[in-house]
Amino acid sequence: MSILSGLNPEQLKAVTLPKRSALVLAGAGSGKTRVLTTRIAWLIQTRQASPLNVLAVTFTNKAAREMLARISAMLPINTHGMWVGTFHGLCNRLLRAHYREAGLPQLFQIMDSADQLALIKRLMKGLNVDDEKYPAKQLQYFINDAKEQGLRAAQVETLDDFSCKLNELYAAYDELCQREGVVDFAELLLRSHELLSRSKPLREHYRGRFQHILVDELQDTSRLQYLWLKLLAGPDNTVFAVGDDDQSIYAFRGASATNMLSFESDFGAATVIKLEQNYRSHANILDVANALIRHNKARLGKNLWTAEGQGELLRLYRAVNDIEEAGFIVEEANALAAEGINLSDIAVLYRSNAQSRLLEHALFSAAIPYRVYGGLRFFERQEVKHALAYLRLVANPDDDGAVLRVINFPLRGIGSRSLAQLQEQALEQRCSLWQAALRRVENKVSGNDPVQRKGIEGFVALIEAMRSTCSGLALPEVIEQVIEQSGLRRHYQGQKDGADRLDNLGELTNAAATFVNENPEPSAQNLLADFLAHAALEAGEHQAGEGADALQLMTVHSAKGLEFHTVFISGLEEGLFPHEQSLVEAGGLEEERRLMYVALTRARRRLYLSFSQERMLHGQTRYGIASRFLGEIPIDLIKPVNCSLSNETSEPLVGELKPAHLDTAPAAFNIEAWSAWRVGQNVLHPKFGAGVIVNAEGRGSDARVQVNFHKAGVKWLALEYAKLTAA
DNA sequence: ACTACGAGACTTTTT
DNA sequence: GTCTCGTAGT
Repeated sequence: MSILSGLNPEQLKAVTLPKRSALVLAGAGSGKTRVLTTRIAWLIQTRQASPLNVLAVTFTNKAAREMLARISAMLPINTHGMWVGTFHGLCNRLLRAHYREAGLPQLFQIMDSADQLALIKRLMKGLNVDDEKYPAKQLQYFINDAKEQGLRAAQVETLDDFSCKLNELYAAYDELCQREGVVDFAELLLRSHELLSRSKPLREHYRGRFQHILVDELQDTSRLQYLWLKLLAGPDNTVFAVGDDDQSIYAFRGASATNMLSFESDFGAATVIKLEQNYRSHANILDVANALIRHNKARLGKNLWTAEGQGELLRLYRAVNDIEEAGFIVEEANALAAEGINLSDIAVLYRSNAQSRLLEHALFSAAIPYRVYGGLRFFERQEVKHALAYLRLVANPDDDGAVLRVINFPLRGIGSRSLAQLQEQALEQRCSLWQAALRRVENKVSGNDPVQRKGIEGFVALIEAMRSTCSGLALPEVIEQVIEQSGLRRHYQGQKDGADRLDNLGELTNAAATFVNENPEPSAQNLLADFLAHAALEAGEHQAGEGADALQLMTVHSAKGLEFHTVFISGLEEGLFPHEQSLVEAGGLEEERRLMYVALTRARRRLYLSFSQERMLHGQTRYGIASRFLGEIPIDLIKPVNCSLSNETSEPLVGELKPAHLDTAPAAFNIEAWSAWRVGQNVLHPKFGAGVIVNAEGRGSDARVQVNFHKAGVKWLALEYAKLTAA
């Protein structure tokens, strides 16, 4: 049976496109992964390429694994030599192979975001930077943003004193990373981009090899990733990219959907193929999604359709408060389960994680099994991070971040004082903390308290003992040794909530054993570094109760790429979804709408939309207004469960938000208004001038609105007194 | 050196 | 409401 059978004409055309760069605009549920993997299989099967000539980039490890699995299912080939992975994973591979040319130590370590933030805080403390004026988070954002643009500190344009200072710190940060032999996520990409652009032989070697480059989720690529692709492709190789501009929901972390717009000209793509047939949902669901996304201006334009039936209407529920909303969802989920729908085929989606608590509570009380996605991942747990820090020290003791994490954990009497002394010494002698500690122990210098010296001496002796015991041991044994010798096991045995943590440490050993099995080749020394890289790059989907039949709880972001029989979209209120923060950002509202589009297109058969008039948020009760997105949905595709579609009855809203380009939309539906003022509305104030309403709460004489004034900033105003006029 | 308590934050997230 | 972080107290 041919690998091409069962493809629709557009899919077939995309899969069998001649050797030329191409862009495939693939809507939700249109079989984009299938097209991508079949294309690879087809290239290999028809001998246009060997597996070695193919490079495929995805966004998540999960997607990469799935792609490899599908290729192996189609072709009897060894996928081991193929380069299929995330941008970060592939760059890591490249840098490990050419660490010297890249100017990195052989065992360079990868920091995750938390490690990076800790390093930044440490850097700022060392330089005596006022963290009130320059928050560490902001510097982290600045650095990552610059790197995602492909810019080193020397290339960043600074317009004011503030960004000038940040940029100075960026330079100092890079220097510190280099000294410690650590690399952040964006650095992996930037470094390998620099490597390839600097070294002509390397560039030519890889260009000669990767004649077919395939890219998944192009709409989520950053500027730097795009440049990386361009550099690797050169003038002769083909790039086959798949993406959906309507599902671009990661602009906030540097993704730019404009890469989709410039792709055709930059890569000389002759063809753009649209995949618009959806194999997932019934027509009503797609019609709603199409109607909603039409309200966005910045689009390439595409309309999903299905050969399946019309299906049922979407159900809208108006709750009195958030507790009642959760109650409704629980009831309906129970009823669906009674009808024989698997709980794991039902998802409750929400905009922000904070909303899960109440739902969890309701589900727990009703004894419905559920699983929450997101949250702490396996390799991010503190006990695992501690063990990994010891491992990092076995690989490279100059890693200051690792030293600081475990120098006094488990407690060994090294307090802030002795630590400060050590840091000062390291700064003076321009060496790592480890070097400073070694010198201190060797020379027995400085007349500090003997107890403190003993602490540091103890630590140095411990790490040295570990390094010598571990040399020659297999990786899982190394981890066992580290957990034992460090005293982590003893420490957690003595804690009352330590059992779970001990389990996780055991799981870490298992993970290492699995890793060794899957990567049989390299030498023992590199295996440790490879495992640490694996731990940093793959935060780990490791979660308990994987296979159990449980209701799925997650944010809309984490639902991307998934599908369910039934989907609940909860908390459809102004300020929550669309989120209030998004309203003040350029393009924010359109991104929120794409997010809503993603949420809608997750459902195969049934879709519930719910909102609540009252909600506890940040410990305060807020009075919400139905999301504007509900007003962008055709009225005849919705069946209200308990509220009226009040087009006929309600008074026209004062200053109702309705952008001019919406005139063509089908009869939009009005929710009864709670306030004459709506979030997102432009207003004028006699004293503060022009602004936009970003939040509203209370009713009648208690009604207040929060307004972001262009000049005067954000203010809360009581509607009874403030003389606001619509603008 | 360690622990406890209070202030402030708090969208989304993969790598 | 709940978590993290920093400082003051033991």
